[in-house]
Amino acid sequence: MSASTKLSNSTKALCFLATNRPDPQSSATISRHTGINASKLRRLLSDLAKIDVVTTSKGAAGGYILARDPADIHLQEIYCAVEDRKAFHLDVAALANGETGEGAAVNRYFLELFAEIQVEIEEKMRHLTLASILESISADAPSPSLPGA
Amino acid sequence: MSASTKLSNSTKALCFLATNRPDPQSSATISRHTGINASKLRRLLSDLAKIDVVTTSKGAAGGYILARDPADIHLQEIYCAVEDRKAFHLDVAALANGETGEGAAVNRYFLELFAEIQVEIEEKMRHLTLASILESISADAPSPSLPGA
DNA sequence: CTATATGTTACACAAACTGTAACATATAAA
DNA sequence: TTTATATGTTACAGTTTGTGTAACATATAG
Repeated sequence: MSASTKLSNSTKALCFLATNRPDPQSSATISRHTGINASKLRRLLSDLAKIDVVTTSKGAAGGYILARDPADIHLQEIYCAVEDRKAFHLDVAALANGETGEGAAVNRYFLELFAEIQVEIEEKMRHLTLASILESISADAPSPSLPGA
Repeated sequence: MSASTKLSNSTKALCFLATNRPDPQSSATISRHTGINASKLRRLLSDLAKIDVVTTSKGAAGGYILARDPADIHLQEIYCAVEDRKAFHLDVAALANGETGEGAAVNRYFLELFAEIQVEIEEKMRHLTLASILESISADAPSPSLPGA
């Protein structure tokens, strides 16, 4: 699926913006530091600007700035902003056309089940903030000042 | 994703076998009643035979028989038998190659998160039996003896 | 031996994703 | 006003992935 890379790429960009707040960072700069294609970054960050996770400014010395405190940004809103089709949208609906009675009932059953799962996933993500992610990754990252490198 | 159709198709076939137990049903017959391609059915049911959800017999008058009581067949084992790659396997691992320290840490973070979600989904499916599904779909299906048709 | 079933492989067609480029638009600064 | 540089959006070729179907080898009951 593609929700994964969009979500992780967005998170990588937002981590970089959190680290360099409040200096605006251009998509080219973020690309240089994360390895993510600049054009792709602009598409992701443009979506995140619409829900006020980042602010953007054009022109020279412009770029992207994290708009809120990392503790007030949670994964669920990033996920919803960046990904139109849900991760578990699962094309059961497409099959629900000319099916016999029992087949259609099974389709409905799974449609409902997957919707439940979808809700649970988003609920889980709603409790994960950018701040908590930053804490997690700085805790276990193989960074400088650690023995063994 | 493809896990959805494989799972729902398998369920449709198993529901049909449950209804007609213990008479063996050929892939052609199941195909006629479910609309699922016979060759695709054979591939699914062949996987389900390996974990003893169905028994198979070749030759004339052969076919597939549900091997266990529907109450002893749960969705999780169907799901795992039929789908090799996990629904939330999400290609973060593929990205974990030549990444800078922080990017790799974010990858690990999501890898762990998605693994957790995967476990929760399977746990949920472990409590759903074929019997409970049959009950659900017969309850809300627009079938005979219901008012309004 | 024959008819008929499963089990497995292969393949053409369609759909989706990826990575990248290109260009229109906006804006700060000279 | 002009210029340099940024975002926002669209397009597109290349690759991967999924789908639907056919074909054939294998096994088995009669």
